[in-house]
Parts: sequence; C-alpha cells; structure tokens
Amino acid sequence: MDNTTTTATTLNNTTTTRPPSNPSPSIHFPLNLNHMNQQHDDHVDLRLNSNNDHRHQHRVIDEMDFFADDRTNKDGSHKQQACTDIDHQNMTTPPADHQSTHFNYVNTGLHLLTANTSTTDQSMVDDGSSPATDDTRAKNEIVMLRAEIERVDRENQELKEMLSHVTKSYSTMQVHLMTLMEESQKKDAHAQQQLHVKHRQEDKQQIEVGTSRLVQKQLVVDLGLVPASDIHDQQSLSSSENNEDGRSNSPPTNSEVASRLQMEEEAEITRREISMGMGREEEAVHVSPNKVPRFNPSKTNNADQAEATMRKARVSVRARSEATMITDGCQWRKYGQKMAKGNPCPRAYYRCTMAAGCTVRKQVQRCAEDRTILITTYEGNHNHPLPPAAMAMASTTSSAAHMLLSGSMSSTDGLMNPNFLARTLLPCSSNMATISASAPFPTVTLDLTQDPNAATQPPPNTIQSQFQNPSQNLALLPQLFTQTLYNQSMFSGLQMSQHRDSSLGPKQQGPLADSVTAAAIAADPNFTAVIAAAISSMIGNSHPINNITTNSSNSNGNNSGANIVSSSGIPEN
DNA sequence: CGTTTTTGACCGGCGC
DNA sequence: GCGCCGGTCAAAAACG
Repeated sequence: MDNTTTTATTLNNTTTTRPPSNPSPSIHFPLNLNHMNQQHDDHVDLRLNSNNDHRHQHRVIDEMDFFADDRTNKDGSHKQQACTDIDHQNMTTPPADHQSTHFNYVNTGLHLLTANTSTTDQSMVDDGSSPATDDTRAKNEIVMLRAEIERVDRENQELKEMLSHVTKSYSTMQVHLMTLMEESQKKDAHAQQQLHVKHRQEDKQQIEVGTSRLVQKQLVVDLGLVPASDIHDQQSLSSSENNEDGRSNSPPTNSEVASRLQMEEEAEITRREISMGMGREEEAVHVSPNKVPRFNPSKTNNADQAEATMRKARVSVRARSEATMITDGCQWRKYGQKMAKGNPCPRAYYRCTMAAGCTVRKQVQRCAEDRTILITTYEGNHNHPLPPAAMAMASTTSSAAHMLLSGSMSSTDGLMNPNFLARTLLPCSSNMATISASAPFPTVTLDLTQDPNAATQPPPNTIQSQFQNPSQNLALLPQLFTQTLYNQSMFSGLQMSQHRDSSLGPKQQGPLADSVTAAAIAADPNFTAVIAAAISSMIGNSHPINNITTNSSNSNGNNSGANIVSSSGIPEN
C-alpha cells in the first residue's frame, strides 16, 4: 500500500493539475506487476526526458500499471496517460492518431504544460537558436514524440494482451477447477452409492453368518453416521472382502484398483466431512455394547487421529458486539448455558437447527476482561444446504478442520511462526487470523476486535496481533476480500488435494503441505464471511451479514433474523 | 399448541 | 478413586 501511495503521490506532484479522476485504480494493479520499486525520480525524469529510452520505458510501464487496473477505462487511460506529455508539448496539435481518444485530455494537458515546457523552453533559450530553427527542432521533437507515443501504444497493447492472456488463463483454470470439483463430487456420490450397495450385500452375508456385531457397525456406516476411521476400517475390510465377492473372480487391473481406491477414499473423505461434528447421535448409535471407545488407542492410526482432530477442530471469532451473537446466516437453538471457570460471563451453547441431522454447534461467550468482545466458537460441518451467508461461515469450520487435519497441528510451521498467517492472509497488513495449539481443541481464531490495547489476550500458545485501529480494520476489508477471492480457486484445489492426501495421515504430509494448507485456509474466501459477519456485528447489529455479501438469503427469511436468539441468550452479566 | 429457552442433572475426560 | 470442569440432556417454563 505504501508503494501504491507513493506512486499516486509522484504522479500528482508531476502533473499537478491532472484531474483527480483516477488515483483509485492505482491501488490494485501495481500489486500484480512488479514495477513498484521504481524510484520517484524515475517518474519525474521520465516525464521530462523523453529521449531516455530506458527510463522512459519504466515510466511507461509504471503508468500503464497505474491505470491498467481500471477495467472500465483501461484502454483509454493508457493512451491518455501516454499522451499527456505530448499534448503538453504540442498544445494545439495533438497527434492525429490519438486525437479522437484524447479530446478529454486536451485541456488538462494545457494546465500540465508548465513544468515540462519550462524545461524545454529553457534549453531552447540556452541554445540561442533562431525561431526557424526552433520550429524545425519542435517539429523534429513532435516526430520523435509521436514515434515514442506509437511505441508506447505498442507496449500498451502488448501489456494489455499479456493481461488479457493472464486473465483468460485464470478464467480457464477456474473453469477447469470447477469441472474437476464437479467430477469429484460426482465420484463421491457414486462411490457412496457403491459403498452403500456393497455394505448392504455384506450385511446380508454377515447376517447369514451371524456376525451381529459387524452388522451393527455396517448399519451405522449405511446410515452415514460412522466416523471416518471406522469407514476406513470398514473399507479395508470391504477391500479385503472384495477378493471374495463376485467381482473378485476377475482380478481388477491396476487402474481399476487405483480408481476404486480413489473413489473409496473420496467417499471416505466425504463421510468424514459429514461425520465431523456428528456428535452424540453418532456416538449413541455406534457405541458397541461393550462400550469400546471409538478411538481405541490400541488401534489408533493416523487416520483416527486425524478424525479426532477434525471432530474437535474449531473456528473462533472474536469481535466487538453488543448483540447476543454475531449474525452468520444460520438458525441456532440454544441447548445449554454454563458458567465457565475464570469467566463471570456464562457460556451459551447453540446447535444448528436448519436441518434435523445437523449437529454443528457453536459456543458464545463474552470475554472476561473485555465484555464488549464476543467470542463465538464454531465446531463441525453442516450437512444441509445453506443460504449464501451461512454457507460461508459454515465452510470456514470445515476449512479449519481441513487445515488442522492436514498436519498443521503437528508442524511448527503454521503454528509457531508469528507472521505466517499474517503474511498469508494480509501480506501488507496486520494479523487477524491465529491458530491456537492449546489443548484440548485445535482452534483457528479470527480476532476482529478493534482495540489493540484491549485487556483480552489470546490464550497461551497462540499467535496473534490485532488491527491497529478500526479504520484500518475496515479499510483493509476490500483488500482482504480481493485477496481471498483471488485465492478462492487455489484454496479449492488445495482442499481437493487435501482430501486425497488426508488418507496418508498428517505425518506423511510434508511441511510444505502444512504451510500451503494453512495458507490456503487463511486465504480462504470463507474467512471473508467470518470477517464479514464479525464486521457486520461491529458496524451495527442492525446490519446483518447480508449487507456485506448478498441479500439473496432473504428469501429464506434468515438474514438479520436468521439467528433466533432469545434476548437473554447471552446475559450481559 | 408448537417451538424455544431455561436450568438442574448427568456424563465423560482429565488431573491430582 | 475422587473431584473438577466442560459439554450435553431433558423436563419444565416461557413465548408467540
């Protein structure tokens, strides 16, 4: 941002009367093209010394950058910028090939002429040339400048083509990514169907054999209530049993095996996502008569640990709000309230009521030290369609779980590097996302409190800093949104790859995966929703998240009133 | 009357 | 083994 500001300032200094129409486009584009390291002098000198090709090129590119991002007027802006100088030099004779496009700038150029012409005039005076010579020189200069303009135009064109190419490539990749995701989803559905059928067949066989315990277990699988670890076990069992079923008569080829494994793996991941936060129902159904713990240490493997980690992974949002809860687009029902140790404010427990089977929960509690800060902790994944606003928040919890599952918990990269998340989330600004390694649950924390001197401190083992002031907080939002949106496809791709890698277990993923995953999480657009939700509550409780994102969720009547909370949901105490 | 909230009881994990 | 604590359950109360 500093670089951008510098550029704007330089231009303003150079062209003092340039219409203040376009400082804003400079905010974005220089981030994409790396010309911001140019000195101020480059801008000034280039403007005055058109015969310095090297420097001039820098100037041209910088100015290109400065306006190129203005997608509504980038073409015209380039030419306007490039032509301003020549217009200064030729006050009444703008180049014919640009005249049509620069009529808006003629007057401006007249005003900007002073500095440049003074220099030129001075040189002319120093030469002591006759008026005729001056005319010739001026004409030569005009010719040179026209040639320069043409060259600049060509460069502009090339750069525009490059930009267009990059944009197209990005769009293509995005489409490709979406296609892959759809295919993946289809595979998941297909794999689930196959597993369902297969398990039913196996159930029948086992019922005949009389293995009632396995029947019970697999019924749980069929109901989709089994934890991923058990699914994994089940799949292993099924895989081994596949050698005995009908299909095993013809040994599958390697590709078939690989394909099947991949499909089952994806199905497992899908189940894992669904089962995350299944909570009591799942346990109630699954617990064997012997009350064998589901995560028996004796048979715990990486997948089990990952599952346990995912189940408990949480996303916590700290935001200043006088409301009982931040609005996140979901319907919640309070099911409990407890006094937590060390905090005079009670902690309220909510569960999602948008679908019968959804067991997503959240805890809401005011900070003990600063009761204007509302701490909302989410756990689990929704298993039902959500309105856009709610979907964003819900995906965040899933994303957090994936991040933590990916090995960040075991890696110090993401946890112990104080600047890691900050660099990832907002490379040019302060930190707001933190990861807590404190037991018992891995937690991703978004701190949206505005007061850096708030008495509230993050729990031990957290990495955290805060926005320096509210204006900065809000001012950074657009950039944050841009950044997160830009990374959306990247994150999705990573998420998919994580799905596949997750079967390897955290230990088998390298530190790069850890870092990248954490980066993806931090850059996830879903975080935007969290931020938006928190910000919306900060800005005013009468402005729900929809004000920031979309009003489309109004259709289900769950926007500002989405969170059905009693007035005493969180006693102010 | 159906839904939601309240609140005491209960359960399981964990530390001593 | 016991007590503490976090989290959940479920009956009663409150609400619309």
